[in-house]
Amino acid sequence: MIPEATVARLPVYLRALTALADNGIRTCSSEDLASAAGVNSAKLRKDLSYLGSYGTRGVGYDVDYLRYQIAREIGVTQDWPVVIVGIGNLGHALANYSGFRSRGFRVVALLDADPALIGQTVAGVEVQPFDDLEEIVRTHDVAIGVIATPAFAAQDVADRMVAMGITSILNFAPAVLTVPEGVDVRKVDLSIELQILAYHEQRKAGGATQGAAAAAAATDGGAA
Amino acid sequence: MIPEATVARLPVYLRALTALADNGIRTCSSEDLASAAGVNSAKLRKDLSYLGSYGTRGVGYDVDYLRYQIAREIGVTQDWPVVIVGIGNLGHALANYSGFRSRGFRVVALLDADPALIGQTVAGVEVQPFDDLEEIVRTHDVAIGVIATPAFAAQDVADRMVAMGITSILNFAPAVLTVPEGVDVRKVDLSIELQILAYHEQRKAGGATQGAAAAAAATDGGAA
DNA sequence: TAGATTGTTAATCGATTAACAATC
DNA sequence: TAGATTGTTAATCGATTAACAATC
Repeated sequence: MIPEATVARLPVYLRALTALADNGIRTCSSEDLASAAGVNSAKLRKDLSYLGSYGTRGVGYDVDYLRYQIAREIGVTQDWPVVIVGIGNLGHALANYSGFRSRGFRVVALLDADPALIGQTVAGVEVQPFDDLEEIVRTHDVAIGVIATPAFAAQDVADRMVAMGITSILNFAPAVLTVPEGVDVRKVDLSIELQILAYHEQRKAGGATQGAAAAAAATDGGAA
Repeated sequence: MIPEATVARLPVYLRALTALADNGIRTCSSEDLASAAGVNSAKLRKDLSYLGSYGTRGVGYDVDYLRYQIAREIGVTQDWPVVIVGIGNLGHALANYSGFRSRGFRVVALLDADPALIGQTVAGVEVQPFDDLEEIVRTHDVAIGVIATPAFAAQDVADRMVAMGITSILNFAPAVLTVPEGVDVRKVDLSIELQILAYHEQRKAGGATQGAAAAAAATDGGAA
């Protein structure tokens, strides 16, 4: 079993290797790759050691070979059909995101509950009614669903996805989803990321001479 | 010092408390709040213990009081001016995202390098040239920047942001950013999240009777 | 007082890192 | 052989969890 923290870094290594390959680099050391991926080389070697021994001592790694091995380990040598539910601003952006297609994901359908959106074409795909979910999942053997609806609709959508056989969900709605054992949910929450930054920013502000935090803290703090 | 893992969960607790308050709930136990936030109650109590003792033994937590304490700890009782650079599909979605405003963040400017976009209005804000960054950061005391550009432009944008005094960056571009000590970067990478799901999906596929992974694995695997 | 629930302790688990033997 | 670099070991660090004493 590969540790979860390692799994989360494999796509980063994959991207870094692709960037190296695009620059015509055929071989790299763990130091090179680590720096391209923004981690330290001990961690990189430890991570790669879970996959096998794909390097050569004294030499380094063959970029293409390692890239293939990591892609195979992640599972992106095959194509993954994906369905996106909720075609608001974010759904639009996701449908148009070229990084999906280029990394082994294929958006096979865009669904929305709003009749006004049905029939519109987004990123070359026609928006369909949410009720088509079952047929689409069956037809395309969809295993991964993306939720980009408002928070209030997210649990319903997740329930329906699970009922149709989807076992991996990427959730952009700001809601905690309850799903049965065996279904994976990953959550991307834009405002949570900003709040984490705000927390650290607030703590920096003490010594800063600029930035809103310093100004606001001075106003709030009293003792300033 | 509050552990980083705890900091990352505080916004989740904050959201759960807001949901409870919206439902008219005034008091909750650690068990109630933990389940609303999707964590176990031991972890929740441990997390809250880093902030202070805001509960009452035998009774639980006052929802509004705890909510305020967490908001104060995170720093979202004050307003954070934010600038978004890169007004493509994702930048549009971010500019329109109501979750920012409602959680203490105010988008004070939208910037793009593309002259064709300048002057357009997105979410009620006019898109300005990227070169206006300095003036905007100075005028609004911006401490947090959001990068939603293509990967190739991200490092340049980050460098300029740092030079202007921005010390927290939320990066949506699929690129590793190098920044000086003291600058925080958080990264949201849509395709990495999908790849992590694909990894786990691939491993489930063995026993599954449906899903693309099962089909593809059977085709690939040989031994099937 | 009895029941409920917090805040904290201590044990466990998982992740990171430096150092280095193995080996190209 | 000498230099370089991997893959692995072991120590350290941080996060999670169960259990329970404190106390409302």
